[in-house]
Amino acid sequence: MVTLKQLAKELNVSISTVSKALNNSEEIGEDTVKRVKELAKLYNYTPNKVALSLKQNKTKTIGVIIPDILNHFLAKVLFGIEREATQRGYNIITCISNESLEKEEEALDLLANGSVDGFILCVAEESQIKNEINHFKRTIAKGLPIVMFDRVAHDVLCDKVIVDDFDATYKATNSLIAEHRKNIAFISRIDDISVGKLRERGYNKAILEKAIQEPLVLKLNKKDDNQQKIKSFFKKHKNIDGVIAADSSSGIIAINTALNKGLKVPKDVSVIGFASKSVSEHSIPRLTIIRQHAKQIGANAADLLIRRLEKKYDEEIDFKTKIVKTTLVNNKSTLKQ
Amino acid sequence: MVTLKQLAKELNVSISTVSKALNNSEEIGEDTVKRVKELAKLYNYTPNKVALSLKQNKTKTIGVIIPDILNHFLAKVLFGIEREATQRGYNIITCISNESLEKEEEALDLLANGSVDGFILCVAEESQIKNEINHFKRTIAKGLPIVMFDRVAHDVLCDKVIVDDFDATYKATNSLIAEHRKNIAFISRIDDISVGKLRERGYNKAILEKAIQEPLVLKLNKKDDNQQKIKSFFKKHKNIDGVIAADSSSGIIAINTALNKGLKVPKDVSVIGFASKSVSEHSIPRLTIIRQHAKQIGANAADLLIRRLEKKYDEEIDFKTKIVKTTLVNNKSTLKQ
DNA sequence: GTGAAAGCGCTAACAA
DNA sequence: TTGTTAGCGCTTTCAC
Repeated sequence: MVTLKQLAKELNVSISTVSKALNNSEEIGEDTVKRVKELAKLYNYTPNKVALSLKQNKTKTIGVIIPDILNHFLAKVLFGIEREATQRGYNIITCISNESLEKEEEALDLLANGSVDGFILCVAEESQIKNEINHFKRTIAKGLPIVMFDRVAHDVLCDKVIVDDFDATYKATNSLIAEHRKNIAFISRIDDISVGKLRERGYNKAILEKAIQEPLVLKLNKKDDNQQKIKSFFKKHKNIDGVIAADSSSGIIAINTALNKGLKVPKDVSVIGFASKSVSEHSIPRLTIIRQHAKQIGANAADLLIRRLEKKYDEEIDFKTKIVKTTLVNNKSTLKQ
Repeated sequence: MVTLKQLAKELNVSISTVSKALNNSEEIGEDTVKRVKELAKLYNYTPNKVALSLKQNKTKTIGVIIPDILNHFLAKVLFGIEREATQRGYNIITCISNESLEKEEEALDLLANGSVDGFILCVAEESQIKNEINHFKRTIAKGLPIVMFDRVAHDVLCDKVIVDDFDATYKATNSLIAEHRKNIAFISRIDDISVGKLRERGYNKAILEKAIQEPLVLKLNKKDDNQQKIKSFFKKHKNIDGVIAADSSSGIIAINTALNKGLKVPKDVSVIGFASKSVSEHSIPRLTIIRQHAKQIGANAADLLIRRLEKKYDEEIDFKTKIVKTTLVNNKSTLKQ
């Protein structure tokens, strides 16, 4: 890499002259500016990012800590974060916590050494279960702002971007009740994290309020053979005529299982799941989905963080919680279309 | 963040003493070392990463440029890269090229300003179509090594990690021929990128060598309604009894379409697709898959890059191409199990 | 055993 | 208009 020093030497001027010329300072003479810029272009000069970061005490880099990048929703949020950040001149350093508290702490501590200006993260499952928030507080105390999305720690004061999980399943369940479904089941592979709980509560509320049935819930484990579990569930509860799935695979598997048992979808069973458009194609008929607008969640999170980073007055204490509403997209696995 | 300066001041010693003490230099007296370390611990001192990078002229950071993070395979590779990099003390800065040549160039140029020590990337679709490789050469000329994976530019001299795409479909097709399938179709949504072409060639070779049919290929566009296209394809070619799918969704959709038309899988039609275990569950019976070992590809790429970065002699010119072999995992969508 | 000083690449206050 | 200098946080050589 070419440095200012080398340019200065070659042009027989001082380093600061070169620096000012390249930064369009008014101080420098017209033709000096021209000479400098020409040589800089010739040598493809770009300012050294590391030196700039050291000097200005900010890196224009955001640390992103994701629990699981193979989760389609989280990957999509990451996509949204990356796009917004890039557009606003920020890079992102990605760490994967693998749902582990320890890795989450490590990532936070590691990047808090000057590598990033702030964090965007989704709380790891283990951290949620153990309700551990000290590492977040510690990081914020160091002066590094955090924005949490999707799974958040309510007891940490910071900006947040969340989904209306409770409302989403409440409405989805009601929409099945409106189809006169009388045995609506709730299937979840994420019952131990905050959003999974909220989704279950939304379902429960709708059932207890309006339906003539008791709540009927199947909780899956990540290590389980989900196809098998869902099949047994259908076998045990022969009268299921509606399914709300809290995660992206369960909905698809539920449809395929129902079809496999000779049921018609949506005539005999309606299914709604949290999933993306691309996954919804994995069943015929297509799964009716609750869209979470993952990209927008990511973009919002990045926006909140960058705005906080670029605020002149860092005394701001009022933290924002932004709710990105889900949309029910009626495909062919439900009657109402 | 606490700095050496502050520690030095508080201890009434010089900055260099503190630095040496913390780095276990033999020069410093025992109890000075002790005092320094205690205070450092108390204040939770960590060396400023940016200052270190500037001083040592290396960042311990890898730039990763991915065409599409919503692609499950690519996300999994990223996972593998992240894990290996983290274990070896490197961070990763992720950029998404969105299959665009321009964004790929931007990312490369942007991070070549001292932000990273080298790159791991998968060539964008547009770059492959236009066969543009100058930006890669330019980057390497700047002294930043590149490791390419999956989709690579053969005319660029650098380390590469690839999949045995040709062999994979050749063998998969042969495995269907061995099941006495007589009308094996090839479905691809990725026919414009290098790996898509290789996969088609492997299929063609097997068909032309051993089968009694002509090659039968369906090429899908990303914007198409894939369910519809595949349905029409099955309608037009009623005698299809085998399918090789070059991408992860097409295989699932093919099975579901066949079932929907009343065909039995695998009795009437066998299906094999490039997909991951989790996606294979999206059909009943489960899709027989060609596993690409994405995580391992990522880990290998990171290993190659880090080894090159840490070689004392940077004169090394012999570049390695590592082939990670696919595995055919027989699930229930084929006869042979 | 400890400290002063230089230098990584850059910006900016101040001097000329 | 241009140059000198200090300093961001750190390591390391060389003096003391």
